[in-house]
Amino acid sequence: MNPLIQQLKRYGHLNEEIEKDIEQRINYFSKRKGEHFLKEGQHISSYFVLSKGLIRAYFFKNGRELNSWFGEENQIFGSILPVYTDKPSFENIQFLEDSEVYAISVADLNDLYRKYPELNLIGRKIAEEVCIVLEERILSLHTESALERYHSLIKLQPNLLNRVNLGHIASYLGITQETLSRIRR
Amino acid sequence: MNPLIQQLKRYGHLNEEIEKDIEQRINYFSKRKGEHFLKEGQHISSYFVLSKGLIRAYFFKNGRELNSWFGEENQIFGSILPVYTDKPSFENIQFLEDSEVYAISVADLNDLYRKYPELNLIGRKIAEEVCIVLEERILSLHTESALERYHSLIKLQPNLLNRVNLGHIASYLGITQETLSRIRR
DNA sequence: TAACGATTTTGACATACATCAAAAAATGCA
DNA sequence: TGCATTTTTTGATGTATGTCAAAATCGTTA
Repeated sequence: MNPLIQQLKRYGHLNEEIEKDIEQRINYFSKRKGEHFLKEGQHISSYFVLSKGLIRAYFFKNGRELNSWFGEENQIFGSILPVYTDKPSFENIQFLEDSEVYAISVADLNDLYRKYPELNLIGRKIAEEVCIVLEERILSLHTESALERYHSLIKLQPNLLNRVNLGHIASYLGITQETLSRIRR
Repeated sequence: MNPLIQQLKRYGHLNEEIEKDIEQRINYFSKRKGEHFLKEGQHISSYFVLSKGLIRAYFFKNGRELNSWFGEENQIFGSILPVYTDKPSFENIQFLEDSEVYAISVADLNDLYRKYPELNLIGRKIAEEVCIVLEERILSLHTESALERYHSLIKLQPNLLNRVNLGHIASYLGITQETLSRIRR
């Protein structure tokens, strides 16, 4: 089954007609490490799933890159701002490994919501789950020390350590690479 | 019109039948400053709106209170964890002024989603809007200094300064009251 | 295996914020 | 108006993390 369809079905039922309609609108990409999926300022965006690979979202602040999240296989994600509003993205999305992507555009998604209102149940569940994830991140940033945030991250995404360098992780945690190196010791 | 219904209508259409059904399930409370609406560990929870008053959500970390958000008039809110999952709340919700509340329980809400699937559109829009708000908070905590976070907060909720003491604001910002006092100077 | 570039660690020092105690100012109430 | 309580500010000092530079380590490829 299409990996994006598979993820959608985790949130609610899809009848055959809807499933076919969605499937026709899903685009497959194969991307090399280092390529971008989305650059800041773009309006167009999508929900997507990686069947293979790794992705990061990052933005610039005072000339330096800050990672906002990492995406691994079989999660559904997208850049929140352009997916949930009509505003352009402030983040860039880049592949950190050679990756295979299944994506559906926001335009198609909105079409589908109009055509099949029952899809809003799945859309609601997804947004609600995103809220939970975001709230955990807020809690971590609000209350934890750098070391605690590090532990929270590797608890949530344990494979990350083997897949990205420490500079990326430090930037996600909001500390410098030097500090991360020291607190890990 | 019922203030909670009014808020719901900002996100999508409600026909008369649904509106009546919802309205019958909305509870009105009048609460005094200092009283609690929700205590940590409780399972039951609700979406609610203040027609008058002010509320804070807070939790304990290492024996001290940390504020997670403030709610003012004519916003729809709830404690994310119990509203969007079946887990108990880790936060407490307390009135900071004498308040008037219109609330609908999660149980009733789920009933309504089942009875009127078209309500999922409104539920989706609300959850999506919550995502946007949470993402801004993450951005602020991730990238801003204490002073910048202070400015972000008063830009977002300018009335708060006249309504709550600086200790509450410092705790929301993740700094001590002494530091807030100093950086304001 | 050598050599190069990328990544990680270490060192010296600077800065932002925390802590604890106390003083000052503001607020509420008798 | 005056007093008690709460809130805010100030001071002295400690700690976590940042900055910049350099050294050490690791991984890749010639």
